[in-house]
Amino acid sequence: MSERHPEADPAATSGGLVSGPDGAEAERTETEERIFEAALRVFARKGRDGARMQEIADEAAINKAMLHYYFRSKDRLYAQVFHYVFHRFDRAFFEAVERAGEDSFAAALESFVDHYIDFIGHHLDVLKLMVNEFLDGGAVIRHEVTAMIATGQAPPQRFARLIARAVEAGEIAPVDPRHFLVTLVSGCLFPLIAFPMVSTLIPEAVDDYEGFLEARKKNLLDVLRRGIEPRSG
Amino acid sequence: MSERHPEADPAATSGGLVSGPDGAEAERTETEERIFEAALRVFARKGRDGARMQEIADEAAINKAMLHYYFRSKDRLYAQVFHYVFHRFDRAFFEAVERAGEDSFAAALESFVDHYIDFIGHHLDVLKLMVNEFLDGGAVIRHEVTAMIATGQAPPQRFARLIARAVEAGEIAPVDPRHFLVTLVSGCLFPLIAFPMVSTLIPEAVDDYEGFLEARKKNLLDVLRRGIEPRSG
DNA sequence: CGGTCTGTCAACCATTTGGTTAGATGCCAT
DNA sequence: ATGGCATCTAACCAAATGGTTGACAGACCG
Repeated sequence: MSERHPEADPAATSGGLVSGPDGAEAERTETEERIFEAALRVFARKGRDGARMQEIADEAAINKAMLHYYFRSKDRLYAQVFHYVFHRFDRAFFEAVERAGEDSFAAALESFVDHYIDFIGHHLDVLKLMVNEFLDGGAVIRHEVTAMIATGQAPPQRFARLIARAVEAGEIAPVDPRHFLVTLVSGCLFPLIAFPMVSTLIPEAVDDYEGFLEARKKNLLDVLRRGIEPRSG
Repeated sequence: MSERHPEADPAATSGGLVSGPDGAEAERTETEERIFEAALRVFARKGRDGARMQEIADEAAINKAMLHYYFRSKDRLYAQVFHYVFHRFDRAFFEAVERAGEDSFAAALESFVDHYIDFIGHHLDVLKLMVNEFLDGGAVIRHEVTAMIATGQAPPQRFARLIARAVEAGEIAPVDPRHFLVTLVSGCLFPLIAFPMVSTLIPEAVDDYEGFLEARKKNLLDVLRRGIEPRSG
């Protein structure tokens, strides 16, 4: 059961992108699909400006003209890919929180860490593209986030409220909900981004990626759970 | 005392790069210096391939030919900048650990978080360029790290041993030193990278960046210190 | 069978990009 | 002054890059 870190074989970190024909969007050609996934991969590692159309075409094993046939321009292609990624990123968080609607906060926390690390750990390109956008100033992100918050359903805010309630109920120590959330998410995501560095400290992670993910979950949970236990003194 | 997040004014996140004429390297022209810092800024946000020589020249407010006059090619310029950044990144960690040579582990931890967040928080470009390299696969990083580890002085390993000793001494709960270190560093660095996202959750961070850094230190330390307190029962 | 519509491709085009060069400018020792 | 040297610049060049086009192949339909 020891799978290597995805960097080894390509295409492994984009994950199944478009679920079946759920009628929402016009069905995509297989070619269109291939382009989209290849674009995600290349944009994720090279960034918007660093990515080359030819490289995307090569990665998708199709003619470069097809990129423009289906997506008109590099900007439009990037926009579509990023928009998709943002919502995937958002949804991952949302679902992790939803399933975390457990009875105790401790259980919710455990469920969140489990689902979040699982999803992002297997869709690394989604995270990478997101981070790429951070590095470039995140103008697009702020735009998308603003739109998201406007819906009143912004998952991070919801989770922060969940934490706040646990504090009020005395279920956990009085932490700042927003900062605790930031620390939590940091502990989930950063090790995945910084894998090239982390793996020099934890070499086994390269040959047993799944094991690494599980170890991260366990160790992060151990520290955080203890870190917010209410004081009975 | 409320300074805005560095994204606002340029040049603020590279920090003073080359310290005075300490004789180590041949002294640099003021122009050379300007190029170097501009290159760091542009590479940090656009990545190796995304960066344009013209953009670097513009940022440094000098003629593009000067880039080649002083650094021959884009590759060489990038190599020099990255090499510098890597060691700066490494040194920041090292110094944070050194100063953390306190009596108690708790004090050491506090000192580390304080210095590390301070330094990286004010040299964001160093971190950003590093992360850019992560996203692209980190081949260069692995190379540098291997060289670093060969010296036997690799700071991360040293800090991991420090943690291990604290565990053995019963000073802290029995955590996995390497994973605790990863969680610690994640909590320090990720919020700085993901600032565009974090600041939608913590809007004050934009107008009071220094305050944000202090809040991060405090909240991270609170959770981690409690998280590793030894159990007395 | 002829027409046409979609998908595909090789070749092509205009612009951008990394990199070069010939010559200016200023400084400093002779 | 003047010759030499480092620094700097505008103009230039070849290659790479985003994007286009015209032709071709096959499915579908009358």
